[in-house]
Amino acid sequence: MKLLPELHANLVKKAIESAQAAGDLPQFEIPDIPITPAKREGQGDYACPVAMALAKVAAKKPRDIAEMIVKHLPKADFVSHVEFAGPGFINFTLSQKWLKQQIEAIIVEGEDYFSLDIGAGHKAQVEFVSANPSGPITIGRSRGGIIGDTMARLLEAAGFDVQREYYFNNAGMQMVMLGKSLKARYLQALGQDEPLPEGGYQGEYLIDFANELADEQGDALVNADWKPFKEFAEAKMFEWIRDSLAQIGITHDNFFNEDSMFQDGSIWAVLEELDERGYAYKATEWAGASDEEKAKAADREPAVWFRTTAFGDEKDRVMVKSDGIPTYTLPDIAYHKNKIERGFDIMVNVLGADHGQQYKVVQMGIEALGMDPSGIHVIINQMVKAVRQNPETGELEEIKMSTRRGVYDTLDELVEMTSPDAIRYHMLARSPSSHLNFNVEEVVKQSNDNPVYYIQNAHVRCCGIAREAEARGLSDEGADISLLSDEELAFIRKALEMGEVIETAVNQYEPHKIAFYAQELASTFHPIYDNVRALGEGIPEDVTRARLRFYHAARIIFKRVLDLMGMSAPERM
RNA sequence: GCCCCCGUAGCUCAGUGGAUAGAGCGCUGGCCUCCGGAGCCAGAAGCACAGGUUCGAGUCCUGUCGGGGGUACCA
Repeated sequence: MKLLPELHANLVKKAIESAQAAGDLPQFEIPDIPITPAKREGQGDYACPVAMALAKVAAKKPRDIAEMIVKHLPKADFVSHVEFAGPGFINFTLSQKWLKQQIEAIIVEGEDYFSLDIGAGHKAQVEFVSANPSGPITIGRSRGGIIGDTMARLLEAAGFDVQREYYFNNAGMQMVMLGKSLKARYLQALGQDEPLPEGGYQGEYLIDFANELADEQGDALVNADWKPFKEFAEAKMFEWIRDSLAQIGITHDNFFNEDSMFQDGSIWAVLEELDERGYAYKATEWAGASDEEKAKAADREPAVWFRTTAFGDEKDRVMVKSDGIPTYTLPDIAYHKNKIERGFDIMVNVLGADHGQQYKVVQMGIEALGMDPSGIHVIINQMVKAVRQNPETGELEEIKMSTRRGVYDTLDELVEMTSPDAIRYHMLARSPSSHLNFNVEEVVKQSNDNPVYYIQNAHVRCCGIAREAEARGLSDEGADISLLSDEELAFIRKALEMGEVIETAVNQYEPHKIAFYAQELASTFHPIYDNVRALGEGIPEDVTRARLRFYHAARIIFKRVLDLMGMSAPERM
């Protein structure tokens, strides 16, 4: 579909050029022309405030500038009326005839009508979730998953060729600990009095794994070290994680293992290159360390440092520890180098706030390698706090998250209590930068009255009408769309904003915008459903036919917006 | 201490520097013999504080206060 703000902006641009050529406006450089959907009745459909911004360079009053622009505005089939108003706004009204034509176009093209070509020929990658396989997916991780998956859907709608990737590390100390923890549980399952290692994983899921392992293997592994346990736990955990995510419609195209970069040596190649470029050095403490820091580091073996201070960091960072094992910094840089080399134009990285600072070091690393980091975009989502209402005080209180034995801590438990659609919507309907209070009870208890079903019900209603029409042997073929009223067209107008919403969400990496748009779209629809009956006594057949056509288009529109959010579009509720 | 995020209605949250700051929940009052009422209509209620930039600030800058996260030779 065409983006209406862009089309309007082009008209304004031509009008200014034409006014300048005619001497109605002085010469000046034409700035970017902002076009916004009108905010209220009587202000047309789209507004342009550019005249106010031009007042200075044109040395004229905003209203006079607006008048000149309107005077020189070229004709366009989608605009029926233009006026200047207020302090200097130019208000455009969409043509009714054109709007009605869009109904046919939507039905002919289907959901593809709402696709853009801004990403055509470009590859995009979204990396999200990326949890190491040491425990089940938590509510907090789900947020990043939903944001990432929705971002991917929006990029696809914008025309990008999208890959969803999951980056994981199964080689670190955490995984060793997981193996050791499972071994302890395994020995316990066999009746031995074996304590968990210090700092081990206390999650009850390891008890289940251990029982399973004991059933399968008997006591064959009593003398094994942590490795087979780690491998068993890892395989089980990944299966679990993938199942959990699949429940809410999240899948990945590629799982990228950090370890593969150790095996192919690319990590060491990056280190060498950083060294050649003068960004690495070996020392016991960083180059600008204070005396205090130096004293602390006195008895350490040297480590390899990354000179991030060259890029404005407050201190240099360790890349390779004194024991020869890299910290996460080096693999992260190597990973992003790898991404760039795979030829993505856009790489979106969804991170939780607890990892949020790390991307800066990665960016410095990419720059240090002489590569262009501008294709990398980070969405940092703030933490999720599961809350519920205290029955005594009425206050919202936090439900403590614990991977050990929290009540509401895993995605699985949440799915059990609510529904995938409810989880997706509520997680999505917040700006990523906003701290999320996820009120479990609200999503559960009030589910009959929440926006999730409000939006889906719009689709259900369209389906209901179609079903009823079919039962009565009525069809919308050959409908005379001109019989529709302003009310229906107001909805179509709102539906046409979907392209702008997708564009903005993609350009600004803010997938939550689609969730709010969907709610607005539904609230434009439901009053019409109430007022504009398609079927019923006293409604002329040609009017019925036209209205059926309208609801047909509306059904496609809601299907599309629900798809974009990864939600189901039920036909009945 | 320093860095990042947040502070908008009773609650949960929207709000690309533009016209009269929006929605959901909750609350109050109306509307159903209707294509499924999981709906519609109406009402009360708000930009943490202080400066600054701008023709115009919830939005940008500085500071203060409050909340969250980070600040490891953990990931």
